[in-house]
Amino acid sequence: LVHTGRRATITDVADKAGVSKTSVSFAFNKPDRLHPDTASRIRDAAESLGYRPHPVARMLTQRRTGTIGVLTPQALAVIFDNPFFSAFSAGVSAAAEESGYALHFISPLRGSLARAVGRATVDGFVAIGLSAAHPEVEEIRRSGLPMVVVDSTGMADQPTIDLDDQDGAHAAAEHLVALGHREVIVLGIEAPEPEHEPSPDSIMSRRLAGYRAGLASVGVHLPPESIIAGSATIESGRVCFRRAWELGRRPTAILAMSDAIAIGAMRGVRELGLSVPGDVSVVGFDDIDVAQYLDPPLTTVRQPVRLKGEEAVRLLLAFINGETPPDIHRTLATTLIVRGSTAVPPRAAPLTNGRG
Amino acid sequence: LVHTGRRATITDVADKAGVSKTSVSFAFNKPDRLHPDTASRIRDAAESLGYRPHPVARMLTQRRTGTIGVLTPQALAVIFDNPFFSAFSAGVSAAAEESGYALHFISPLRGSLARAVGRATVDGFVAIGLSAAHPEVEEIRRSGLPMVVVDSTGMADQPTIDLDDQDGAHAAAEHLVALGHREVIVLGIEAPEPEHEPSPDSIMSRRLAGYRAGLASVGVHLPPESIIAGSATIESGRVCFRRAWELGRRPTAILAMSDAIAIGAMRGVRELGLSVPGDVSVVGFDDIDVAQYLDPPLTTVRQPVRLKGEEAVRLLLAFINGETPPDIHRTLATTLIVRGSTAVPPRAAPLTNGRG
DNA sequence: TTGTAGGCGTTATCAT
DNA sequence: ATGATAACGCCTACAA
Repeated sequence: LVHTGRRATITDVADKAGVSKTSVSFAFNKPDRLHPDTASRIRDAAESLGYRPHPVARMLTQRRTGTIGVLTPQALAVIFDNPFFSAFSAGVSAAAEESGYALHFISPLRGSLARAVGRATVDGFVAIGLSAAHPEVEEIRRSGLPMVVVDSTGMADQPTIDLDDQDGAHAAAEHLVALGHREVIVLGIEAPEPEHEPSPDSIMSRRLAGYRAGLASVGVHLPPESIIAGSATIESGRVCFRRAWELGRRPTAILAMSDAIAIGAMRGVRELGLSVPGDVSVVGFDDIDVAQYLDPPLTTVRQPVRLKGEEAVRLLLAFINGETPPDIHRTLATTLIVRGSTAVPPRAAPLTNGRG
Repeated sequence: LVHTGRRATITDVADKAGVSKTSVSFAFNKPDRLHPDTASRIRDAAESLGYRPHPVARMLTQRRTGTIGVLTPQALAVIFDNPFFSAFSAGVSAAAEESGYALHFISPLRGSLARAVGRATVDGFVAIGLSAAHPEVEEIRRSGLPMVVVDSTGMADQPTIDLDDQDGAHAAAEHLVALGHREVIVLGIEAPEPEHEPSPDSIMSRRLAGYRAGLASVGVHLPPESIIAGSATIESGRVCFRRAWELGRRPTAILAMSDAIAIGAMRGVRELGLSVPGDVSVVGFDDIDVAQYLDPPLTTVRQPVRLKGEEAVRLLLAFINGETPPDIHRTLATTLIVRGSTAVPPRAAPLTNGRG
């Protein structure tokens, strides 16, 4: 086993074994077409040279990379902090590994997502949270590679995996009004990239529509001051609840657009000396792993995050394999999971001002 | 903009613009060396053909991929469920993106990690949790690519990022004995791949040594029945605590080797009608995001997970860039974070049998 | 069963 | 300022 500093190539092996490059290639890819003795002689030569086929050269001739790209308009460092994304990635991984594909994560490169896409050696993309209004979508789609879009809208001609956001939000709001709540605030998720015009059909707006519909059934209206948007983090949830309080809101219930936000809100509620759900009920969204282990366990709208990832990859692989699946758009259902963080409002009446 | 079905190549652009391939290449890579008019004519031709340089072909000549590989001996679907890994990935991403590198996740391909490594088009690896005893380490290292190993041991000749596990565990145990605890159990992490011989210097054994040392200072011994190992998940923590209880252990405190395990253990404690920390104190390990938001907030040993990822990538990039950093082995420190899940034991005496 | 030769799409070298 | 030509390392008709 000699290291010359230079990586051994197929030619080196061919020379050492006294055969042609073709035979070396066969020895690795189609051993059946070689005389057993020849094959083993070649393997020996390869071993002694430490030869391994160069993956890039191989990709170039085979015109296939064996990896799928996960595309995100945000920095990876940010989204890996989001348990939602981790669960999604787990689903993507499961389906990808099942089919022998590796994963390549793609985020903006020096400010440009399209540039990163151009550099990526993948057979197709799964894009998460890529808005149709993103300035680079057109350029990205021009890559010509198949792409499945998750949690996005306004891309009718593109394969998509979506969630019935409105339905889930509606169920959450209905649950609260059924318990008797009338003073409700919404802690929402603002678009990650404020410079882009928010899509009129964003996740935020779909969930908001669901909340509104659920509350409207008992005549409850949602004024702008009752809707506070921040990022989908725990800290943001805490801060947003505090902001609502400072704005004079005295809700008996909180509709949070993510579990992380809900956790932060619960924290914020306690910091004011109030209790969950005694004084304030909280409903989350997502049903992340820890939701059921919180104290009290979180009532939340479960979405099949992991399944989202799996379905996206399955759909993508169909395209990569040249198939044309009948259902290009798939919408996954939500489930309201009622746990301990919601209860009837205190004395069936809202907190009055002057208590904080 | 015409789509012929076949992807446009540099030759197509050269023909259309009436120049050589070289000039087209220059137009994209070294525009300065071209007459402005020529450059813009080439760009127009490229645009109209929808041409984009093929990343694989480019990699082949440049002998550089611009991506770093994250290597894990477990299935990605499993580790993405682990918040610890997410935090680590966030650190890796941050450092990688900072330097314009993309991320490629590599897990065993059809049972073989070495096979997956062989297919990966990366400039180097960050391996997480790769034991020196792994049957394929030798083969992996033979790839010739630089590799930084995180959370592993027995790889003296390999660059490593490690944690002072023993010290952190020691601090946790000392904290408990200082509070007066004498009946303590350990909920550990068993090797992910039971078929491989567990390293005598694994994370598990290092932390165990730390726990033992801390308890020994007051003469407390840790019998085998007081050490229950499972996977690093919430559910496993719950189950392992129950198992200890069924084995007759009546601890006043739990040393958990991960926060996930600690969360599960807290759940298990409550299921028996006991309270945390009133009846049983719990100490975790990691200090994941939600730890501080639990009720009670979790006392835990914080490790700089994110920093681990960042440091690993920085070290790796140094090697990729041909440098030879002086410090090949870096050990990061832990911090004991005392929160509400630990308190003095009930009546300063252990629970007696017969109460469960 | 094995070898020859061309192609994959780009960049690098060296001319002009 | 531009071009011709040779790598880069492998795969694969097609030929022998």
